[in-house]
Amino acid sequence: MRILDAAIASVRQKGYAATRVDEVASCAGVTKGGFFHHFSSKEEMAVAAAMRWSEVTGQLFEAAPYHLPDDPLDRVLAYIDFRRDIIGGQTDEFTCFAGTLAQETHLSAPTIRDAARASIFDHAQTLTADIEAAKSRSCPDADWTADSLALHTQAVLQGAFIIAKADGGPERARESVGHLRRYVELLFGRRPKSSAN
Amino acid sequence: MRILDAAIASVRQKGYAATRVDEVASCAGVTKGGFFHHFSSKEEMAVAAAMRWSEVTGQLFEAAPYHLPDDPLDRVLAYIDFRRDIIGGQTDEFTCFAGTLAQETHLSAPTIRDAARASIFDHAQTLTADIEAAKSRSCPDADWTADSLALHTQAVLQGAFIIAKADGGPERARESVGHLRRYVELLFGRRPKSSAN
DNA sequence: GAATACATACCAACCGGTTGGTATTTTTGT
DNA sequence: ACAAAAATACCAACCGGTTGGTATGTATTC
Repeated sequence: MRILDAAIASVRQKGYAATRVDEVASCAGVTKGGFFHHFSSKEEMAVAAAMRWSEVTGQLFEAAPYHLPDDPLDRVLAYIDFRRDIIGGQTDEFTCFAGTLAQETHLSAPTIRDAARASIFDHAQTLTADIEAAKSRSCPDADWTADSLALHTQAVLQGAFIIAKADGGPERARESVGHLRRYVELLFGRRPKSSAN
Repeated sequence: MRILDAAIASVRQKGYAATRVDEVASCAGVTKGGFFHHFSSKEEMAVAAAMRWSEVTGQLFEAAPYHLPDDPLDRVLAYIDFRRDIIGGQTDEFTCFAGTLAQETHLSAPTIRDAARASIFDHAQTLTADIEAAKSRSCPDADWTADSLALHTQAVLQGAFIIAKADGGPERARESVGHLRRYVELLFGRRPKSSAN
């Protein structure tokens, strides 16, 4: 849906409150009247956009090459490398639509927040199986859960995005993801490879 | 300044774009006319608020007890514990004004973004000396810089705040800060103490 | 023929900012 | 020491552009 893609692009650039339905509509090649034929309110659009975001990113990550390694820990590390590698270019090309949405609507629009929450948490969930497998192999008695580590990866990414936005560029954000990689390596007792940070 | 405190509170709750100068003014006990006597625009208010935020948080952290330990690594760990302990209650009571501001204004208002950037990066900077000291003691040849680890702590915190906002509560955010603590312990070869996560 | 997918035209509320004025405090001239 | 002058801190009312949303009409598709 072109309207949702335009909405996602606008929110990533300017945030939810600052995106104008007029502009979303015209970017999608529709007038405002046409927009309100598809969505009864801006809020409904945001919820739909969050679901579309889940769908689009879901396909992107499903098709990504980080699933190839045989070892589950290697897959987790490959995921982190993949996330680090796609941080680049303009800020609005790599930051997370759902995180941005959650930040602005957490108090004012619970339906939007819930949709954003689902997008983030469901994506984190896709990592837990591999983390759990790696954990039961290398450190079954560790005092942390696969679930919490999976969500932590998302927290680091969301934080890195804010650093990138504040800094005006992706370099420092990538450094943070590098620290996340080293953390996972250390957690599972793998010798960190040297990679300047 | 009452106006800046009201502005900070409003931005933390609703974000920058959604805060109305009318409301900021009346929360500060002033009319809109009075507001524009002190600030020539909403943007100027945001920049001033970011500087006040730096000042207020600067004093808070300077007076905090995490500086007491003699060992620099203990101070860094105490800092992380301190940050984790103050994550609680309502979301807008513990989240970062500067991070919220940066997210919304990174493209549209460079002056605001720069002020937010300074607030975050300068605060990170207060950690580098201790991290550097701990590093040159335990792992002088490690392939990461004190500076990047300091900024990483802020990235994790900013990310934890987004998780808290999306989740509607601080528990999962605290878990992430727990992972950050474990990372620092592992980095410096200190045996992690068991603390369920 | 009726549901879909739009467009045009419009509106009421809102919002950042302005204007012109008043009360109060501070500075200055003598 | 004290009044004139100037700067400060505010307010009530207003302005014009913007914004989310509506009402109504029309071409296309099934």
